[in-house]
Amino acid sequence: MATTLHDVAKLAGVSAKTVSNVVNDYPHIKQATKERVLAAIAELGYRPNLSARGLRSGRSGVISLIIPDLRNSYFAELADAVMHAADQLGLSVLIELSGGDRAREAELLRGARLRAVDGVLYSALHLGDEDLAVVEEVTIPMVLLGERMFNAPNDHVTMRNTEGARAATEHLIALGRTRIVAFGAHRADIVGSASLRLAGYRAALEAAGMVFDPALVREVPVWGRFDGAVAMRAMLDEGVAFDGIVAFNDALALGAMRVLSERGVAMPDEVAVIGFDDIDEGRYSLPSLSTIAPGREQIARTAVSLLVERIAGGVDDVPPRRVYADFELVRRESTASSPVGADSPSPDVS
Amino acid sequence: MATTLHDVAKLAGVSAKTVSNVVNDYPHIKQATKERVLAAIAELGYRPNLSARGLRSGRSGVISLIIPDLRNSYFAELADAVMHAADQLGLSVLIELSGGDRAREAELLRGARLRAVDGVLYSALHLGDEDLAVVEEVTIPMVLLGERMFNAPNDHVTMRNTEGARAATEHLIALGRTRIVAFGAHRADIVGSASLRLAGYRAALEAAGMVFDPALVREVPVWGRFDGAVAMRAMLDEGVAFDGIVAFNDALALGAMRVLSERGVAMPDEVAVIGFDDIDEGRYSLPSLSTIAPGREQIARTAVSLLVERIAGGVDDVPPRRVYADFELVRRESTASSPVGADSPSPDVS
DNA sequence: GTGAAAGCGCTAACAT
DNA sequence: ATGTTAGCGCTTTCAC
Repeated sequence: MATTLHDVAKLAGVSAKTVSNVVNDYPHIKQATKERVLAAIAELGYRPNLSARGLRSGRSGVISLIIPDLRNSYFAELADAVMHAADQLGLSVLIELSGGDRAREAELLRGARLRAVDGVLYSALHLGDEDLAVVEEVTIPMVLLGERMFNAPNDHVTMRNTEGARAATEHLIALGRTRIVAFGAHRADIVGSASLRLAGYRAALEAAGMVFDPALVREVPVWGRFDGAVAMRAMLDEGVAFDGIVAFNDALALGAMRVLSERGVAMPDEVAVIGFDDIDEGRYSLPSLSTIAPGREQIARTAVSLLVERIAGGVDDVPPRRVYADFELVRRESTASSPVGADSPSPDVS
Repeated sequence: MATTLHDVAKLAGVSAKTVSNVVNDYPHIKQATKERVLAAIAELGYRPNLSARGLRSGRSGVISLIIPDLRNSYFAELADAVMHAADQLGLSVLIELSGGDRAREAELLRGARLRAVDGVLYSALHLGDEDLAVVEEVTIPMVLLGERMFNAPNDHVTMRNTEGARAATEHLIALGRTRIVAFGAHRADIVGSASLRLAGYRAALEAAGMVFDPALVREVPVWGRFDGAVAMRAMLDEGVAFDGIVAFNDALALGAMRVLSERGVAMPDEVAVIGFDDIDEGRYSLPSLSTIAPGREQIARTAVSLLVERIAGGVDDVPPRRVYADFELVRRESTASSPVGADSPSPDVS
C-alpha cells in the first residue's frame, strides 16, 4: 500500500489538513510545521493520490488535446508546443487521436474521457458549423484550434490564414511570377483553411492586377506528401504551364517538389514554391522550402492560457474570444531570387 | 452538478451497484434490468466519474508514454502507434516529454503523475544501467522501450539493432561499395543504439572480409537532420573518400543527403545511402531513402500488451521479458542499383 | 495557524 | 440476479 496523507500526518504529528495545506502551498503555515511535514513527506516518499484529489476537488490537472494524428508533422509539432505550454502551467496533456475521421471527431467529444480532464483543446478537420450541437454538449471548458467552427460558443485560436496566403502569393508575384498555382484547394469548402487560403491567393492576384485563372487552382483533398506528389504529377501530365506554387501546406509542397525534381524542373528558376506551416523538414529539403510560419508557439501558449482561464472560472460571462496568431514569411531557397547551385548557402538552421 | 450513478439508479428503480454492473459489463444481469438502466443512462446523459472509479478501483485506465519529444518523427510515429495500440485495449495515453534532458528523464520517473497512471512506457536517451536505482523506485508497472537499461528488472521491447545495421551494411556491400561510412557513432557509448549499430556494421565488414577503417566511423552526437548535415559537410571538407553511408537513423541520412545534393554528389551512383527508422519523410526525399524499418507497430503493440499484462497482475513472478521486434530492409532509390533519372519510378507509396 | 468531521462518486466484499 | 455497507485518499467547511 502506498503512503497516504494520514501516514505523513501521523509521522509529522499534525493533522491531515495541515499536510494537505503544505502540499498545496497554502500560504499561512508556520515555518517549523512546514519543515516537519516536508521532512515526513521526504522520509515516507509520499506522493499524493491524484484520483482522490481529483474526486474531491473536481480537478484532475489534465487537459485533453484532440488532434487528427501524430504522423503529420504539423500536428506533432503543435502537440509538442502545447505540451510545453501546459507543462509550464503544471498541467499534463492527454492526447486523443481522431484519425481524421469525422465520426470519431464527434465521438471523442462525447467520450467519458472528457469527464476526467479539466478542459480540452480541440482541433477538428471535419466537424463544422453544422455540428455545433455536438460542440455545445461539451460541458467542460474547451478551446478550439484551427479553421473550423468559427461560430461555436468557444474561445478559438487560429492563424491569419487569408493574410498568410496573400503574403505568400505576393512574395511570388514580387519574384516576377505570373502563373502561380494555388495548390491544395477544397472546392466544396466555404470555410476551413483551404478556402481562407484560396481567398488570400485571390486577393493577392487582384491587388496586383493579375487575372485569376481557374486552371491554376488545384484541388488536393488530403494535405499529405503523397497527395501533393500525385496531384503534381497529374498537373504536369496535363501540360498546364506555371512558374510558381503557393502550396496550402508544407507537406503538399514537399510532395510536389519531389515530383518536380524527378521531372527535372528547376526550382526556383523554373518554378518557385512556397508552403504553409514551417515544419522542420522544410529546412532540409532540396531546395529548402520557403513557407508561412503560423506562430505555432504563440498558438499553443495562447490556447493553453485561454483554457486555463476558463477552467479557473471567473470569466464565465466573458464572450467567446478569437485570437489570431501572427504569421511570418520565411524565405528559403525554393523562392530565392538567385539560382541554387553546388555553391549555394546552406539552409537556415536557427 | 453532473449526474451520478445514484441519479441513474433512482430513475431506473435499481440500486447503484446494479448500475455499476451494467456500466462495467458485468455478465449476470437480467436483460430487462439492463435495458431499463441503459435507458436511464441515456436519458440523463450519465457518464462515469473517472476519478471516483480510479480512487476506488486503483485503476485509471491511463498509461504514460515518456519519450524525448514529438518534433522528432521517429518518436512522433512511435507515439502514434502506441496510442492506437492502447486505444484498442481501451486505454488512454498521457504523453510526457523528457526533452532529451537527463535530469528530466529521471525526474519524470519520480513525478506524481506516475501515481495517477496504471503503467508507463519509458523510452530514455540518457538514463542507463548506472541509473538503475531510479528505475527500481518506480512502483507501477513499467515497460522499457529502446536500447538503454537492458539490465533493469523490467520488460523491455526493442529492435534487433545489430542485425539491422548488419543487414544495412551488407546491402551496400552487395552493391559493390567498398568504402562505407558508419554515420552517427557515439564513441563514448558502450551500450545504446549507436554502439549496437556500429557492432552490426563491423560484423558485416568482417563477414565480407573487408578491412575496418576508423576514418569511416563518423561521430554525430545528436541524431537530427541538422547534425547530419553538419557532420557530412565536415566530412566532405576533410576529403575523406567514401561510396556508401550507413546512417544510424533516417534524420541523419536526410541531413547528409541534403549536403551531398548541395555539393553535387550523385546518389546512389557516387554514394549509396541507407538509414534506420523508416520515417515517412524518407519516402519522399530525393532520392527516396532506403532504410531499416524497425517494426514500429509491432513494438508498440507488444509493449502495450506486456504492460497490460503486468497491470492485470498474475504475472508477478514472471521474470523480465525481452522482446526483439523484427526489422525489414526497405530498398528505395538511395541504394538502387541502376541510376536515378527523370524517368525513374516514383518512390513507393504504400 | 491548525484540527475534526464530512463526503466527493464509485466499486469490493459480502449478503440476500 | 441484485441490494447493502463500507471506504478508497483527498479537500472542503467550519470550528477553534
